Amino acid sequence: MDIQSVAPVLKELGSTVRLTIYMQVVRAGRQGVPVGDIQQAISIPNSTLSHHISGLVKSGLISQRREGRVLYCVAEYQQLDSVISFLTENCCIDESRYHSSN
Amino acid sequence: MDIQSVAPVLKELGSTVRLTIYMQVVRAGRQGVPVGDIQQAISIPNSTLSHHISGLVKSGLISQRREGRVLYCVAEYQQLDSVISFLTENCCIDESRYHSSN
DNA sequence: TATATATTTCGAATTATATCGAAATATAGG
DNA sequence: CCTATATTTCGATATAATTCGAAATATATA
Repeated sequence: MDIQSVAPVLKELGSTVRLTIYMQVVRAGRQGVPVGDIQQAISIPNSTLSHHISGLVKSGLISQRREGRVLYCVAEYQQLDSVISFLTENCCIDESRYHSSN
Repeated sequence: MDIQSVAPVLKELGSTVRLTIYMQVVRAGRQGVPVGDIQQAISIPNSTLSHHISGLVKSGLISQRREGRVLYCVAEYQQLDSVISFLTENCCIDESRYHSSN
């Protein structure tokens, strides 16, 4: 991953509404959680919720699976994993250099 | 950290410009990097750069230290650390549950 | 096919971000 | 005190994000 691909993912998570949604999806595990359940949990209008969810899907953080009338949101864990790896590899302090030199 | 404090930090990093700035500051280590050096590296107008930097400061990701006419930007590593910890603790899969049940 | 449920798309209004030139502030050195 | 350097603040514009009601789509079931 590079800056160009990491930043949009961070931006998606940089909203309390979407971070809340994402966490609920993660907690649901591999079976996912229906859009309707999310709507009940955070009580915002369907259209607003749908907009946020499509952003999460577009960023690769979650995917969707339809079962009849119900759309399940499923966490794509490796996407956040990749972002976290990028951050730890590129944005974390080099402890040895930090504590020794100067 | 909770959702309300983590989201704004993620939002700050969710811009390619600011993520680039932040990475340069991190690379500079404990001495930090002058605003002017960042400006030379990414060549955007002073006023635009200043706006982005103040966002990073406000979010706690960096701090500033003045030496004469030069303002150094210094990474506040523990802020990103806290965010990463929050994400790994709250947004990562419970592997045991994922692989076993069902 | 008619009706109910689940969710998205559309369209429009509001709010927030990003951007930049110009003017202002702060500091240093002559 | 004057000039140069470093950086911010101001003010205005452009672009993007958020929000929501209403209409549309998709699926299920009677």
